Amino acid sequence: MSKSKSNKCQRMTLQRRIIQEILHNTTSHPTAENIYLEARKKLPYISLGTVYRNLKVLLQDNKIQELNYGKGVSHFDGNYFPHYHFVCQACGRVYDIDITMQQGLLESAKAAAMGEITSHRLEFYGICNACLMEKQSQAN
Amino acid sequence: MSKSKSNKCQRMTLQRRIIQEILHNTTSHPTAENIYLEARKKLPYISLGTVYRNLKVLLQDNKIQELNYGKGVSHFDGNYFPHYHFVCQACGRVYDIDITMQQGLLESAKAAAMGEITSHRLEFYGICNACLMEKQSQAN
DNA sequence: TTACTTGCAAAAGCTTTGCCTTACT
DNA sequence: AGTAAGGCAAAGCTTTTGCAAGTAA
Repeated sequence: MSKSKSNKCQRMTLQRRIIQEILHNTTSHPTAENIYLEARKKLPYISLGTVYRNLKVLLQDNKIQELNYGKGVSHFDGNYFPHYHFVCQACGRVYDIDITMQQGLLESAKAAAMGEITSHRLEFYGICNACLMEKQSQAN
Repeated sequence: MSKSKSNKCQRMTLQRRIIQEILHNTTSHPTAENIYLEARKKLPYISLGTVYRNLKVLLQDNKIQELNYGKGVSHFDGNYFPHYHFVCQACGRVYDIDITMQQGLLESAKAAAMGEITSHRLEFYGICNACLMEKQSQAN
């Protein structure tokens, strides 16, 4: 019997390990491009295609999460545990937000849905403190 | 004084009116392509670029909402009133879901956020009844 | 040794944009 | 009449993919 449930990740290459490390050592929700640039510091010849391919494998293994806002780039989150986000509409940064959804809301969603719910996603949008401060200092 | 707040929409062309009508007469959350195909039934020479340009204008005027799931196409929603959605992961259809977020959750989000929240988005994912039934009938 | 992975580059898919023409107001 | 908007097609961007070579196991 296999020790893993849905492991698509069959060989641990240097590239894969580094991408995984980058994601698990940050809470900044980087894009594929961000990860690529970071990885190149250690592996100058890594290619963007490899980054995308590995992100896909890590997603299938549920080791990371993909977050997309607007139709632009996807962000990736090394924290695979369900949690919610706050997206700054000025700078695009994505912050974790530490709240839990009430069971009641989930229950009423399940009752109201036109089918079976398996997961959900909750995001908040606004302006982050860093951008608010910047705006304030510009006003002076 | 102008009668509108943020009107980017300055001329009501036939194209614009038809796109608006299509969106307001459906709850099916069509993609730009869907809208284009539908509009062509009435305006055979309308172009996809025009559809995108008008959707952008309608978005800026807050007359419609844009919904994107995964990194594929965007869906558009003629209902600009805040509400939530249920997305079928089998067929991609998007359903409205009739629930309200508890004020308490919004409050705790505002308290926990790294900035000022202006809006939020809540989606549920799963398999819709239509797809569940199809799967069931295939099993027979 | 096998076949999963990589690099590179081309292709794909959705959306935007430039340019010139059309037509709303 | 003036200029926003349309049509067409090319360009732009992010992501995917084909292929030959490399490499983990």
